[in-house]
Amino acid sequence: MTTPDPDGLLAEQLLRLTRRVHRIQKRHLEHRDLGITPAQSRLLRTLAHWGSPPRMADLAERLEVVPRAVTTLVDGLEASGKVRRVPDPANRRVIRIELTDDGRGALRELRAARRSAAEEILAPLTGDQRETLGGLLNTLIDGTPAGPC
Amino acid sequence: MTTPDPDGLLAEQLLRLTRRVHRIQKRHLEHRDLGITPAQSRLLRTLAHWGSPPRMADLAERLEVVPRAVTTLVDGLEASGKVRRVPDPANRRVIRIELTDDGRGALRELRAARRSAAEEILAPLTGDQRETLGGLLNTLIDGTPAGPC
DNA sequence: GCTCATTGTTACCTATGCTCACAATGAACT
DNA sequence: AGTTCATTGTGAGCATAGGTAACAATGAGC
Repeated sequence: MTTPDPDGLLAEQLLRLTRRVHRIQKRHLEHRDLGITPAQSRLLRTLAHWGSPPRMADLAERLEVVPRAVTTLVDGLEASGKVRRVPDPANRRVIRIELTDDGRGALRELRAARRSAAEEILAPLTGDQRETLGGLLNTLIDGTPAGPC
Repeated sequence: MTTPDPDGLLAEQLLRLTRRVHRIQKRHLEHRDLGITPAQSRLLRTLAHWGSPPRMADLAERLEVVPRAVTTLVDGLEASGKVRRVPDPANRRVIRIELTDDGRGALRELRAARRSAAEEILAPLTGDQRETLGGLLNTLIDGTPAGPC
């Protein structure tokens, strides 16, 4: 079946689905009552998969936002003791972001929250379909076969 | 290839892609310089595919937002003359939203903007892949085979 | 009549991200 | 040395998108 503007429709569906993903993710996070917003959660997960503590600028690039946006996120996470700002002795302009023990504990909860949220979102799809979808999304994001997690 | 948390990864990819879709859509809209935000654009397109002028509540349901959010969108569109609030004589609580001629003109531009944005986003996919993706997204959104446009 | 549901809106609040300007620092080149 | 330029993070302020809670006007059921 062909629609008059299939690509535009696809973008529409993508945006619509996105709103739902946001809502569901937000709800699952709030349910766990960690005091962590979705964007903070993403930063924490990104942090967890880093080797040594990254710079603010590294995080900004990885998260695809401007550095100023990272400042706000780290502010919130630092206030709740999930991360620590550590000055870099080698270059006094840079600040490295470290996970605290508290942050590592929160990450376990976050993973569970994300898993249940993903389950709710992806419920209508079979395993094969999920795999196909993952492949297509990867192609859209870039050419790599694996993401940040 | 199997990752330790494939579903969580999928949600991650979806959110990441979403940010990109938003950015691209916003840029294409700004480029056309219509003074219309992405959310307003969505409301206009929804409006265009309605039979008779819908109520605010109808729009809220269709857009999957609370009625209060529609008020703001309509405020903006009415201020720029793209839609008109028309009281319903049969029920004086309801307000019906009509497209103006100006709004209809804007819609043509919007369609072009959306098409070019979609083309940019979907460039890495072949026609078949787009079709597959559309099917999967539809399944995720609900069971219907066709969307709002 | 009285009560209750519907409808839109006023008045906030939150989350996310942006730009612009700036201060501190480091690097490069006279 | 000094001067200039790039990097790095952040303060200030804005825009978008959405949400809650309270409310006034209206309609519907009794």
